[in-house]
Amino acid sequence: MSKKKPSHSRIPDVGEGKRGIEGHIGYLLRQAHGSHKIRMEKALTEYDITLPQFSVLTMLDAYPGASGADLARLSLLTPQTMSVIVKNLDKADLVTRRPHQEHGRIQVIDITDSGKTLLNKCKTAVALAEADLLKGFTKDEEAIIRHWLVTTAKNI
Amino acid sequence: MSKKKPSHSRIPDVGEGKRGIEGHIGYLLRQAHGSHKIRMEKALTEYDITLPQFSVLTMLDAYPGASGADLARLSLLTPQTMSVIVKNLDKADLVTRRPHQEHGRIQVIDITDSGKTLLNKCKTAVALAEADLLKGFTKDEEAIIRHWLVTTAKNI
DNA sequence: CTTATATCAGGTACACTGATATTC
DNA sequence: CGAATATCAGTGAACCTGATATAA
Repeated sequence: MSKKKPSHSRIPDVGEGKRGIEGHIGYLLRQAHGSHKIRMEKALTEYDITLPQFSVLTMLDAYPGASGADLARLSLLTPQTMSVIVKNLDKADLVTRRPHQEHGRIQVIDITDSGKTLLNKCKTAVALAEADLLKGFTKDEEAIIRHWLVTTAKNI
Repeated sequence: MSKKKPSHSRIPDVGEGKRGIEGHIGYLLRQAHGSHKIRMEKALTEYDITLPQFSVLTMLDAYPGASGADLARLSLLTPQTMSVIVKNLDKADLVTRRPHQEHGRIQVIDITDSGKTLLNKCKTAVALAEADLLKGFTKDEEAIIRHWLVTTAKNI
């Protein structure tokens, strides 16, 4: 997946320019995410699971019994979109839904055993790509990067 | 668009946990991108343009006459997907396509005048969101963040 | 009445794989 | 021939807005 650039193309690589679109921090964020997204999808192909689905399974593993609205907020998606994702996960028997005890309208969502099994396999497959993200950076630099990411994520 | 969390939710905010999914740098990258994506889309709503379309227009402004394959590589998308995006831009009279001089198969894509006009409006609308990304960070920190983003983007 | 939740309905841009045609 | 480009065809998950229903 190196997507080598042919000889007749004059388009510079990411980070080569400082005044064009490469200088835009938003563009760099978009590129970095796109690149990581591709690596993640490659790692997940054999497990027949999409990145949003993997993300939701990971969230449900960390926060069992979350509601659809919770997951939508976590994922920065609308409740309708999350409803579709959860429905697809439910269809694949990776999660279960049951009504909340006190709050009758809330659906309590949990990851199933087969969901957990699949999630662990996926986590292993994805671990390498995750580790690569911080390779070659010091702890101090990592702290700055993490701080920036969290700040950017919160700034809605 | 603050998406306030209701009282009965026990889900922590981004960056509050260090051992759960919040500790994953890949998760933080995803959240940061998702958050920025939402801000960009809000800024672009009144101009009837999607983020991929805005991205392609920006690229064509920086690299006039790029081919669909060029744009696909730049955007980390397949040529087929880029073909659809360019087709939609063409339909809206924001870009033009003409065959390449020597390479008969290549389509030379250019941004139109109305495309440039729209792009400039969008850039103004988006500038605020872009500026917010680095607010509160020093030049040294910005350099580290940029270096990390470029490294992550290139690592395919 | 207001807020939160969930879901149906409808729509579309996006993104993929696979196949085909053309050109260098 | 292979490599690069473009596009048609088909599919589908994801994403949206709007409307509806239920419940705290």
